[in-house]
Amino acid sequence: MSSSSAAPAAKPPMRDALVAAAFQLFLERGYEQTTVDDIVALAGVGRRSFFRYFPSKEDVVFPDHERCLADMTAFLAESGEADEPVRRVCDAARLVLRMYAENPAFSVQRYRLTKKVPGLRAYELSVVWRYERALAAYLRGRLTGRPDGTLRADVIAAAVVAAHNNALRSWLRSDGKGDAGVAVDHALGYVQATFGRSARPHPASPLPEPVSAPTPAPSVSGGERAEHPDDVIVLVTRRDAPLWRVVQEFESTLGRA
Amino acid sequence: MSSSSAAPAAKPPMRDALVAAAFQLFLERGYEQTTVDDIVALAGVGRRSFFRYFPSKEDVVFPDHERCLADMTAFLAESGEADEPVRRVCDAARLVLRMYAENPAFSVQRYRLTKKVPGLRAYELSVVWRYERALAAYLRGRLTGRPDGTLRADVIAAAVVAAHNNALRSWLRSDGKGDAGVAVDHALGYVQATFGRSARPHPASPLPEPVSAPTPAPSVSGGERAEHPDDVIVLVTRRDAPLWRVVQEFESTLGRA
DNA sequence: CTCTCTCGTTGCACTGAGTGCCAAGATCCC
DNA sequence: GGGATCTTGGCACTCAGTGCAACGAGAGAG
Repeated sequence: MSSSSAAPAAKPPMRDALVAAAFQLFLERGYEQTTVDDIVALAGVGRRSFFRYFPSKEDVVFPDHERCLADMTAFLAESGEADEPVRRVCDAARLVLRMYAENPAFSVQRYRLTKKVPGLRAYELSVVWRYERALAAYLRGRLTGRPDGTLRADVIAAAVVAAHNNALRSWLRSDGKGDAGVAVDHALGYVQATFGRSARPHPASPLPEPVSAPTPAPSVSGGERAEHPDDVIVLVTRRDAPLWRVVQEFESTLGRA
Repeated sequence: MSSSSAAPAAKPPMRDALVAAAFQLFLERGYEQTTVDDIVALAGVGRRSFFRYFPSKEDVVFPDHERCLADMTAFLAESGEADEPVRRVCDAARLVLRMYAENPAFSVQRYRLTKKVPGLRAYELSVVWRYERALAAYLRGRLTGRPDGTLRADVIAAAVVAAHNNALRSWLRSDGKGDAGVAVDHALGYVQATFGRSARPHPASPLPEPVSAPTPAPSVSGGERAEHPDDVIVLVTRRDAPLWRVVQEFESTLGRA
């Protein structure tokens, strides 16, 4: 078998070599100042092979979004009726964060690049849009029959993406220092508090346990499943809200169908 | 002065001729099957002039978004402290709708085009993104000092855009039949009910304008700060979340600096 | 009236992304 | 060894977009 020695990876060596060469040139020369011919020359491969692995020059900057999008789609597809939809899409968003957090250095470099190059920003937008549509499609399925089903699905999906990106960008701006998971959890918590309600009928579980925190990780945890009946509901309302509204919120929060 | 006779417009005749020629060819031949040379040949002008009026081939499909974006920016800039921010951005979004509603036939044709051509969808996304950033920038200015100012600004801007687009697209899908204004008002009413609150100390003014929203306004709504000492905080976490995370959420929610 | 200065328009040549086609080499299976 | 198949590379082509310089019409000065 091929030894996992110095070379980058095993499965698609050429692809990774192209990404490495591309980023090296992009960083030292700039994106638009680098031609595809420069990349393939540095990588030592034929120009035609570049476009075999990447449909366009922009794709080489986002080499793993396609896989991540597939993961997210699968994650949403394996969701059951028991899952609370808003929580589910928030968890799906965390998949994207995890991908960024896997390679902080790479992500920060790419962020600097996309911030400067309008063409890359536009490309990133189209990628983000596909994530958002995946979330919205899932939510539409879960909210069919509800009063403003598709409207709410679209708005919630947009809110989740915006919150995720807000936290992600602030993390990237700080050069990947700090815990991205915490920031994203906070941002998604805001969205969840705004739109979410747990489907669990368990009413009484007032406060989380002290927890000796064996897991410093806020449990981003990609493919988690249904086994979280132990949520704690916290709800923000005005004190001047009529009581019936509070009760209504409360009831709908703890799991109407 | 030049008479406003039969011709489309007066100021830039060449620009309009290019738009007309482009759409004629796009509709009968398809976007990607039409080259810039085809357009300029039909319009009877030099190829170089095309790129004088439109930075790229895609721009000819959205000839008036630049102006609309400037209008929106101006509209937001002339806003005073007295305006309720969420209402203001909703009104700003209505400016975009108005532009679409001015030429229903044109808008529907363009919608069909952008729906089919991936490149145009990507371009439209970048345009929409600029609208969203304009809204978010305004909201950030209005929410500075608030607990999660920039987060809330980004999320609200995204929600407004999503709601607007939801209604707009459904109107476009129906060939421009029906009242687009009503649909958008309803969608924006949902957003306003979700995020909005009157900045006025007047407690009893649920919906000032005739937004056509007799909605009971679920107003889930995140946490306001200083001028609302009467909030009740409700927080959603997992039971297995470490306590430090809960405390952190709690503090950041009730607006520490 | 003519010269000139300017501005809008145009043609031309060039770069670079992306594609189709086919040849050359590697691999696998028999 | 002898295909069949897949990957890679090279070549030529289309088309978007840009820089440059020339051309022509209108405005103003003499």
